[in-house]
Amino acid sequence: MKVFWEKGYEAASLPDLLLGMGLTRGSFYKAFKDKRSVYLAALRFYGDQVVSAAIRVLEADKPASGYERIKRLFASQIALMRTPDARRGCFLCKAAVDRAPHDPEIERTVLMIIGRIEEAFGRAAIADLPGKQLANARAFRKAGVPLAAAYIGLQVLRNAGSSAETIAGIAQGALESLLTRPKAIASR
Amino acid sequence: MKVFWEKGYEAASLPDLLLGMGLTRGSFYKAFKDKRSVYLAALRFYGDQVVSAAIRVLEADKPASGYERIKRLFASQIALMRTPDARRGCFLCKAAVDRAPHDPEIERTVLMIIGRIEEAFGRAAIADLPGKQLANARAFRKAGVPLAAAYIGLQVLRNAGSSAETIAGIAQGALESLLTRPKAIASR
DNA sequence: ATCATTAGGAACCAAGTGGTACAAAACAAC
DNA sequence: GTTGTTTTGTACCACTTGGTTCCTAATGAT
Repeated sequence: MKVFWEKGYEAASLPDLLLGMGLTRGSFYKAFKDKRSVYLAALRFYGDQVVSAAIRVLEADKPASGYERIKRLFASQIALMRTPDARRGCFLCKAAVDRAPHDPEIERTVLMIIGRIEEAFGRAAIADLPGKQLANARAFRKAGVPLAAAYIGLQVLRNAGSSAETIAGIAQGALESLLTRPKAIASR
Repeated sequence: MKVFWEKGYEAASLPDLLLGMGLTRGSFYKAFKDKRSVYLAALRFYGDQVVSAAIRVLEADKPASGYERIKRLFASQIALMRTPDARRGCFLCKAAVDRAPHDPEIERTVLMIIGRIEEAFGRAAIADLPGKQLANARAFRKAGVPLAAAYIGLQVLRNAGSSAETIAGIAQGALESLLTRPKAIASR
C-alpha cells in the first residue's frame, strides 16, 4: 500500500513493490494474480485502515457534539501539516483521480469508500439537529456531501503543496458553514 | 494537452503523444526538450485556456452579484455532468495529485494556478460585501480558499464517477455557505 | 525419516520505455 | 537551378516493463 500510495499505480514498478513487500517475483505471482489486483487490495486496505480511522473520529462518542467531532477530524489534518507525512497526500484521492476513470472495479471501490465518508460526515452534522430521527443512510450521505467535498479538496491541496494556512482556511470554512446551516439542513 | 489530460503523465507514452500531436520522434525532440517539458507546457496551457475561462465566469460583469457569478460557474459544472466530457476530469487536479509531489516546477505551476482560482473566488465572494475596498490580493485568496476547495473537491468527485446529484449537492452547499457567511467574512 | 506440498529465487521473455543519431527530404535564398 | 539550412522520418539505442517458467530449498504431516 505504501509503495502505491507514494508512487501511484503506473510509477510503482514491480521491483518497487517487491522491495516494499520483501519478496521476489516468484512468491509475488504465487500470492497475487497481477499488479492490478495488488493495487485493488491496497486500496481496500486503505479504506479499512486509514479511512476507517478518520471515520471513527467522526463517530466517536467522547465529544458529544457532531460539530466537535468534525472539528477534531479537520484539526488532525492541520496537525498533519507539521509532520513529514504532509506531502504523502491521500491514497484515495490519487486512486479517484487517476485510476477510477480507467478501471470500473477501482471506481466502484473508490465510490464506496467516498460514500462511507459522506455518510459519516452527514451523521455527525445531523447529530446536532433536533429532528434527526427521520434520517436514513441516504439522507446522511446527502447531508455529508459538502463536508466530504471540502475534506477531499483539502486532501488535494495538501498533496499539491498548499500552505498550512490554506489548509486551516478550508477547515475554518467548513466549520463555519456548519454553524450557520442547521436550519437549512433541517428544512430539507 | 488532451493526451496528458486523459492518460496522465506516466501512462501517456511517447507514441501516444506523437499521434496526438501529429508528428514523429525527430520533430518532437527538435521542438521540445523531453516529455516532461511538454507536460509542463500542457499544464501551463491548461491554466491559460481552461482555468482562465472558468475565472472569466467569476469576473464577468454581466451578473452584477458575485453570488450569481459563482452560481454560474458551479452550474456549468453541473451541466457538464450531462455530457460525455464528464469523466475527463480536471487536468489541474491530476497534476496536483500525482505530479506536484515529485516535481518542484510542476508544484510551483499548480500552486500558481490554484492561487488564481482562490483569488477569483474571493473577489467574487467579497464583491457583494459592503467593506470591500480594504481587500488586497492576499485577502481575496484567503476568502476564496473554502470555495476553491469545494470546487476542487467537486472536480475530484466528478472524476471519480460520483453522481450528478452529488455534484449538485456540493454546489448547493458552497452557495448556501456564501449566503450565510457574509458577516463572518466581513468581520475578519 | 520420508514424502508431498508449497514457497523461493533467478534466468528468461517479448514488448514497450524515453531518447539519440543520422540520412533523406523539404524548403529557403539567391 | 543550385546551394545551404531546416525539418522530418526511421532505424536504433540501452533499459525497463509486467509476467512466466522451472528448478531448488524449505516446510509440514505422518
